Parts: sequence; structure tokens; C-alpha cells
Amino acid sequence: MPRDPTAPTGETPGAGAPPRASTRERILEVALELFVDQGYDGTSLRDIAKRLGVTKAALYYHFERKDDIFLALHLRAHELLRDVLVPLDEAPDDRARSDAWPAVLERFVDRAVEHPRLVLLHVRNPGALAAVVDDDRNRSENEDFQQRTLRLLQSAEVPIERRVRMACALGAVVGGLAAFGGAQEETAVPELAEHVRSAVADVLRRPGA
Amino acid sequence: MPRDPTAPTGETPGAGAPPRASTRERILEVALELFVDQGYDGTSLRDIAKRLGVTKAALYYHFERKDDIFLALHLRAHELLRDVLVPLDEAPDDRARSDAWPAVLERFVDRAVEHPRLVLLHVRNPGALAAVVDDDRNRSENEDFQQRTLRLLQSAEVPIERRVRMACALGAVVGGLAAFGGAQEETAVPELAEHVRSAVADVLRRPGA
DNA sequence: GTCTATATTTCGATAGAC
DNA sequence: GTCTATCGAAATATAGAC
Repeated sequence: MPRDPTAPTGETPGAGAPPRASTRERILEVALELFVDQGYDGTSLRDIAKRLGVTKAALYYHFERKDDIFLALHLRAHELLRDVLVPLDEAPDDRARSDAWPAVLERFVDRAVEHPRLVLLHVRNPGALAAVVDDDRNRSENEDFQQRTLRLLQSAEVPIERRVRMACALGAVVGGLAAFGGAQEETAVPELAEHVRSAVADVLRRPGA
Repeated sequence: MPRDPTAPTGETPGAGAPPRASTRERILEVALELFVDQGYDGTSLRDIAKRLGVTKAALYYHFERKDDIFLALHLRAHELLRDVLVPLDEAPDDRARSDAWPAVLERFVDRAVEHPRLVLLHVRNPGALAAVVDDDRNRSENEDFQQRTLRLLQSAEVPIERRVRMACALGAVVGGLAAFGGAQEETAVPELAEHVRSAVADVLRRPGA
């Protein structure tokens, strides 16, 4: 069952078997790496195919369009960050939502350190991201992480000092991921997470926060 | 004297005259905006030309290649951040350089808030940046901001806690710029700078920092 | 300095054999 | 499920008139 961008990319679970990833999964792995390093537009299907040792046309068996590769990765990130924003849901207004920001970022760090490139993919490809949220095949019932975040960051109900702090705290997480999670994941993940969490807490503990 | 990417883009200083920007300057302005919003590869010369009300071919009078537009913007950022890293120069080793990091970021914030898109250009186009530093026409005698930064961030002489803090602090600056300096600069610049500086200081004042 | 017109290359995407 | 071959569109870049 190819060509469905929302497919969970089954790993062909052969018995007790070798962890050999499916072609579809390997496409997504390679694409994620290249999209992060060279950008979505800077990566051609030929680049991906060559890296995989197949031809361009083979990719079209698994994905109908190039966009669908990005869409599949986006949906994976969306799933990863699914419950990150729940602390915002119970809040009655933006002021209260900004109070919940430390809890949100704590959850965010936990998920993000496990899949740093999935976060960097979005940060470094705002154009492709914008195209995908407008896409009809991407009818996620709930709003996007970045959409809700951006709206809260621009809310007039929250003092500007605090909003800047919130943006800086979010940026601190991304900065940590870019430096230590992006390239080779040599840094121990739990250690990285702990230090980033701690830095974020310090940003949000201060007056304006 | 067109087609020199290192040219300072003279403003045609006509006497007491109207601050009408030169075409070359207007190309760079539009290109910067589009490169940040759509990405370098996602922006065609036709996009730039259309926005300027000229044709594609006209751009080639001012810039020999598309790369040269990016290169010119990169050199402008390089000039902007010229003296940001001087606190590192006096330090004898990486440990001492990490001690100078707060001073570096303080300088960095001052420059970056004035030209946020020049920073975002690099953050969002790592591919184009990599191509430009390998370019022979870009023989800046001194090393790049990001090169020196990345090297310090990976130095084994500095404890990992501190290095993560340093990366988070840098990310906090970028995060602040992305949220409040990137789109429309409605936020008062000195106010933004002050809050970001304060957040950075809090990240670097802590144990690991 | 800017134009029209065109050359050249690359890209996304399709058709059909195996 | 992957291949060869190819199409059409769009992009970079050039040539030469004005």
C-alpha cells in the first residue's frame, strides 16, 4: 500500500527478524537528513535516490509527489509533539497560557531530544512548512505546534517582556538541538536533555518570565 | 563598477539628495527578504526581478551569478559581526574563551537586533552558507563567526554542561530575533535587545554556565 | 542599465518494460 | 518494486539590441 503520505511506514515486522528498514522508511531517513542539511528546495529527488542507491523513479512508487515526503515527515513530527501543548488547553486565556509555557517546554525538550532533526527540519524550512499546512491532504483536526506558539507569542494579553522570554526559551531548545543533536548524536541524550531543561527553566524563572 | 560581490554597494550619494537606494542595494534588500522567507533555493531570480519591477536579465548586470547575491549579503553580515568575537582573541585556551562567551553574546545581541534578517539568512540557509564559505571569492582572512563558534562549542576542554548552556544562550538570541525581529519590526528594538540580553545573562549565570 | 530572446541545465513527474 | 527513457516546466545564465 504505497503512496499514502499518512501511512505509518511499517517496518515489515518479519518475525524475530533483522531490523532491516523498509525502503519507504529509508527514503524518509535520507530525506530528513538532506532536507535539514541542504534544505528542502536544495535537495533534489535525484540526491535522495543516489544516496539510497536507487533511481529517481523508484521514489515515485512510494511517494506520489516530492511534497508527500516532506508531508510524511511533518506528520511524524506532529505525532511526536501531539500532547506537548495540552497544558495550554486548560488555560482560559493567553495570560494563563503563558503561565503554562514552562510546562510546555519541558515536554517539548523531552520529545525533541529524541528526534532533533525532526525539529530542525521545520525550523530550517519555513517555506515548505507553510506549503504543507495549506495542503488539503494535511487536515489535522488540531492546530499546528508552530501556529499556536506563534499566536501566543504575539498575543497582546501577555506583556512583551514575558513574550520575549518565551521566544528565547524556545530558541534555547532549538539552539541546543542544533549544536548537539543535529550533527552526530554523540552527546548522551538524557544528559543533553537535562542541561537544556535547566537552561530553559532559568530563562523562564526570571522577572519578565 | 558592477559585478563585484565585495563592493560596498554605494548609495549613489547625490549631494544633499533623496535617499533613493541604488538598484544594487534594492536587489540586496529584496533578496534578503525572500531568502529568509522562502529560502535561498526557493527563491528564483525571477521572483526577485518581479518584486523589483525589472527583468531577470537586469540582475545579471549587477551580479555575475545568483551565488554572488548571497555572497554579498554574507559579507555584509560578516562585516556587521566583525568585532563580535574579539573577546575570544585574548583568551589563551578554549576554557578561557568560554569564560568570554557572555561578553561575546552581549556584543552579538547589539548587532543582531539591528539586522535580524541578516542573522536569519544564515540560520535558515545552511546549505547556501556552506557553499559560500568554500567559495574562492570569499577569502576572508579571519575565520567565520559560525566556524569559530561551532569549534568552541565542540571543544573537549570545556565541560559539556557549559557548552550546552552556551549553545542555548546563542539559540535564545536567534529565537528572540525569529519571533520579534524577523517579521515586521514592530517591537521597539532597544526594548527587544534589553530583554534578550537579560535572558541570555540568566542562561549563562547558572552553574553549568 | 535595462530590455528581448534564447541557450543550457536541472528538476519534478509519467509511461511502460521487467 | 525498481528500472530506462522521456516529457514539460522552470531555473540559471548568456547574447546582443536599445
